[in-house]
Amino acid sequence: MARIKREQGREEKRDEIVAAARALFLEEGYEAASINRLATAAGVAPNTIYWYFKDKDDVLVAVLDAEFSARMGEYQALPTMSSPELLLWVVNHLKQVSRLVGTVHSRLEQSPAINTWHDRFHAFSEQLLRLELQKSGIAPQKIEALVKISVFTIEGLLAHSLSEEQNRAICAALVTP
Amino acid sequence: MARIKREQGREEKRDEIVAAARALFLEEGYEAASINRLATAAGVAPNTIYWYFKDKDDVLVAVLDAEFSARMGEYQALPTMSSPELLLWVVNHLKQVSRLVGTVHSRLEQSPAINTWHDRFHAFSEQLLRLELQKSGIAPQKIEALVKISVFTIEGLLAHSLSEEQNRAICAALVTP
DNA sequence: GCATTGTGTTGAATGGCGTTCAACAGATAG
DNA sequence: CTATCTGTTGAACGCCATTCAACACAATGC
Repeated sequence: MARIKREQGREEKRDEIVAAARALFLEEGYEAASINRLATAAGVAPNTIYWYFKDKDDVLVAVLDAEFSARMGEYQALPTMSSPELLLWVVNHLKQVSRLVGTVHSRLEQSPAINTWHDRFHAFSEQLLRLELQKSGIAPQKIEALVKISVFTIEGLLAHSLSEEQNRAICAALVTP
Repeated sequence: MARIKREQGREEKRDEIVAAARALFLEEGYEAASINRLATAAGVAPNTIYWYFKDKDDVLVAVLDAEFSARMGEYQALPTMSSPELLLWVVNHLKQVSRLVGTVHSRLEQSPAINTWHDRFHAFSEQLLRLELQKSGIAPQKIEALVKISVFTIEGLLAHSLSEEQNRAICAALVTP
């Protein structure tokens, strides 16, 4: 029927809110960014948010999805590099959104939606890492453990920010045992 | 002077609140455990909490301090074991309070008090780990990186709960490169 | 052209949160 | 006996996420 012929499509407006949310969540953090402030930033009334999203966590999931799509593009366009370099690239890029990473982990318990997003993201990232480690010629029986260790280390590097040197040394130590 | 001669000393009552808070924080998590519920559990009015503590984070710090003292006793009474066994012991023991661990990380940004507690705890744990790795005969120039990797891995194992087998394999892979 | 329906927006209210404040009790001290 | 210090409390404050009823208006069927 195509009834939607309004001056601004539903998706566009939703995306505007997501963009405002992304900026706010990164600037001040998820908890500090209230629905009130988010609504003001997006130029709507607070309850309008709930026309487009189920709740605040649903907004976060939308931000995460958008961010994920954007970053995956950059990742695929990457030149071939050694494993430590690649790890470091991932760390440095994720660092720009480390607040989102922390938020996801802190809301795992309370929000089923965030939880499933997190599970999916981990499965995906670990598969990428597994392939990378196989290319590096790591002993196959150690790969699974090393995948987990690498993921945890990346998360640790994001949560507790260290110097660039330390990051480099740690990434190098990871894949050259 | 010794003016304090009341039926219940200040410290004892404070400890009661800390005990109630510990139980509540572990059962339902820090965010879900409201001051109202905590007060009810401790048998006082909500605002009485603020006579003994600066704010809710201050209660958390008190719980962490108490927990730390208790667990350090057990740690020192431990028989000598191999490094992987020791790591696994630490992981399994911290798992019982993993909710507190998660809470600390999620409140690092918002609470300076939690932040300094966290820094102190990390410095302490890393020193313990450093000594352990030196005993294991790890190459000295790799120790610092390995200390960080180990800490991050322990945190990862606590946050994303895996099977006992996986935990064992990962701890083994950590200290036997 | 007109009433109906679905889509979007809003002001006002709800219940809960952490926290503060002023008032009050009772034990201690001079 | 009075004054002070230590605790305790009911009531309030401002903020939060979320809900509800009312309202606008474009798209549709007649």
